[in-house]
Amino acid sequence: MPADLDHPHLTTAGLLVEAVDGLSAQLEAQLEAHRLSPQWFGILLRLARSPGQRLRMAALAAQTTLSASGLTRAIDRLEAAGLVQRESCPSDRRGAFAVLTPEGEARIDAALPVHLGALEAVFDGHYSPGELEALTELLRRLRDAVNPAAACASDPEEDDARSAAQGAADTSTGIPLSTALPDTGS
Amino acid sequence: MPADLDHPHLTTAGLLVEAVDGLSAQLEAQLEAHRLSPQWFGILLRLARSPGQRLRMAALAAQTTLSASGLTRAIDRLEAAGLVQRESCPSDRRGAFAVLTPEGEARIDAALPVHLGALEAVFDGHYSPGELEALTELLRRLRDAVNPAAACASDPEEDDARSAAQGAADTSTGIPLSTALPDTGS
DNA sequence: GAAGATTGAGAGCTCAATCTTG
DNA sequence: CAAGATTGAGCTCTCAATCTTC
Repeated sequence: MPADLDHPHLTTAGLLVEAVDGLSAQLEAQLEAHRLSPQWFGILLRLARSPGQRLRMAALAAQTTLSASGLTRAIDRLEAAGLVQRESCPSDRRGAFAVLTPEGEARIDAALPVHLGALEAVFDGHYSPGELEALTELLRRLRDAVNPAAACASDPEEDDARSAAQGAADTSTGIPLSTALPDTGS
Repeated sequence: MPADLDHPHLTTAGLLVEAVDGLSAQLEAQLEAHRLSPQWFGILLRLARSPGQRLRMAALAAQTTLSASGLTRAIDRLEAAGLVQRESCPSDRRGAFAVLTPEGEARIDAALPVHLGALEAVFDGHYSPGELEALTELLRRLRDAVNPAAACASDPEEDDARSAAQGAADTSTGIPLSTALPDTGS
């Protein structure tokens, strides 16, 4: 059998995955205190920073790496929890908005500092400013190479935890949506 | 609300996730030609490079970031497909081995070069040797910081695609298992 | 007829409970 | 009674089909 079982590229790819897994696990633990799953956190955060604190279902689906139906059900749960509300689009009656409720806003506002604190602890605690910058730059090149959908419409606006991978992404619009911010699995 | 919505750490974390997602999607597409899901690929590869081409269920579960029951069912499917076979452990009759069958070996041998080729295309195509080394080193530090379970018993032996994050890892033994090689979610 | 969103069916995963063996 | 592995219940995801609106 191929002796390539220890190929250095396998090592690099493995580290990439393990780093994301570990980081996601830590962030998830932090979020638990605020009774937010990584998925909920990701959705609420995206809504929070969108104009009118609202986003079309299709746009949100693309940004969360969820299928259209997957997002429908996720919003069902968030709506049942009172954190998000659906509103139909005036200009296109087919469309629907997911809108942050005041409760939803309160929850994300409370959780965000904790989340950022965890991120700072990891990044600032283990890298010099220069190293962090270098890592970001190297990752951006890799991302641009393998995930053009996330790259295309972007200025510096990515995000957060982890997610399920697929050819997903620009399911709907096929163009815009830069800000990815995928969820932290599970 | 916090203006931290554009904090640079969110960008770095987001790039990390998007890079993994994109890479996983590409690898998954390559594997499809060999009718192997990322999960199957990961399991077969680990078995292929283990002594006797076999691994205990618990060890395999830890390495794949799957729960014990999740792995039981995954092996059920692989066994049904004829790629893996169960064998009971002589020294501890509670234990079970998952053993690669000749068919399983043939499948992984056929798929591995393709997988490595895809990895080379991405890494060698977009980084200089020095950059790749730098990235690997930076990722290793991050992984060690956030995923000590994967780090602890390791020499250079990581791997591949993506996975589901949790506090998983050393579910069983609590110590060894270095080689992680998580799956590329689906 | 295509696009946006939802619903139904099927697959996979986790948690908790169970069975067997040390 | 702890450890290794499996089984049952429940949840969430995806794919395909459907409904409404452009």
